[in-house]
Amino acid sequence: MGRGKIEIKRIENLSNRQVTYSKRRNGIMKKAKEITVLCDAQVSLVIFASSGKMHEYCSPSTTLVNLLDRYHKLSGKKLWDAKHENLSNEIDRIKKENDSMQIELRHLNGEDITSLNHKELMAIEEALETGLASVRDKQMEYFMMKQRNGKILEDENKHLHFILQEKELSIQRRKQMVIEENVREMESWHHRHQEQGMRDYNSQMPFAFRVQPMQPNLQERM
Amino acid sequence: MGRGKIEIKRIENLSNRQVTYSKRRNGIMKKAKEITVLCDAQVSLVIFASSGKMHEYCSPSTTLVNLLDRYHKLSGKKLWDAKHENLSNEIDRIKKENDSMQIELRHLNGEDITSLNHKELMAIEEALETGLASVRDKQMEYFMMKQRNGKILEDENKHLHFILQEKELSIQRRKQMVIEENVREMESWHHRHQEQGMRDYNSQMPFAFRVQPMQPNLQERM
DNA sequence: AACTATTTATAACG
DNA sequence: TCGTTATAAATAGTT
Repeated sequence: MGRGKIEIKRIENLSNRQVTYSKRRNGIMKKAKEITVLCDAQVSLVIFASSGKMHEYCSPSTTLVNLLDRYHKLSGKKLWDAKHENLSNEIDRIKKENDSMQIELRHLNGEDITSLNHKELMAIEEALETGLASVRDKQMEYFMMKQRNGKILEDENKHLHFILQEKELSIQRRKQMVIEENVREMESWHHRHQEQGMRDYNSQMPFAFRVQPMQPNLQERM
Repeated sequence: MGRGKIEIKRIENLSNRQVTYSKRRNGIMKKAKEITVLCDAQVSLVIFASSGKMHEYCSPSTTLVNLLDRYHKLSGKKLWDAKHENLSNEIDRIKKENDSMQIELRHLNGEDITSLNHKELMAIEEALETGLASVRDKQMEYFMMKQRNGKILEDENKHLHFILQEKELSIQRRKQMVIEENVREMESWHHRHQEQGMRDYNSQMPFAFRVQPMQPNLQERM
């Protein structure tokens, strides 16, 4: 199309080549836009001139990344570099692992077991029993420990009670002794002064020997 | 270009649109190839039809990945990084899911339960018991089914035995009848010829009335 | 860049 | 989808 027909082969003249490049580039871009609009298509067009300059067209309503994603899925070709592939592979691997674990979990929960045969059921049952045994052992361990702790506390408690009681008793004994001594003193004092006819004994007695009121129910509080 | 001029807007008629798409797609492809050769350019062209079908052109001597790499460098736009990040995030997410499932599985197997408190142990125990109950229900179901099948076979077997026995009995009866008739015939024959003093009765009797050896232990074989 | 003779692409139709 | 054809569009060569 033009003044003369041309062979489709590299245009050797640089200037001509550049001109033709420019014209045809515009032509392709226009066509790309047109097919996008006319036919509801999505187009990605990237052109690099031999000079290194780049031009691109991408249908509105989408992005290059988007199109490349679709490309990737449809063609199955590896667009992405090694890193990307590694990531994808890892995702696949983990997903598989995930799925199998999910199935195992469901089986252990007694779900989805309709399709299992007798042998498989037996295996699951055994696993469950083992787990249950372990868990119960553990609980028993806790129980024992708790009980042992309780025993220790109880013993300590008893010991404390005992000590307390001992203390109280000794206090009582001391008080009793004081009282008894008091009484003896009082009696001897009374005996010595029985002819003098005094009324208020207590105020006349030495202070250390007065009778103090005792706590009446310490025993009960133990 | 064509029989009539068209407006550049979506072609509403589906068939027309598809035809135009096909033609124009070829046109663009051709143009892309031509500019590649004529102008020493490098072109990547990816077209998605509205149907979802994809077509692509990529200059020989390069690859889409290569071009996209150059695109990446020249435009500074991130084509992969976002993708990589997404993948990494997904990996993290799945890995977490994986880990928690793994822990759950180990717990259900009675492993790593030392760090669990009483309440957690109780929950696991309950889960195990539920699972065990389900599995045992299922096994019981199988067992019952098997037993039922066994019962059916047993009944059928009994029935067959009964029929067989009946058949054998009737055969026995028929044989007995034959023997008795034979005997009667023989007696009357003997009676009629008792004065003639013959030795070999059997060879002289009509064939149908000879005594046949019977199977001695048919009864045992049932 | 603009022009234009000519080639090429393609819309409409079978 | 394919072929034909009249016509629109693209563009090679020129100015």
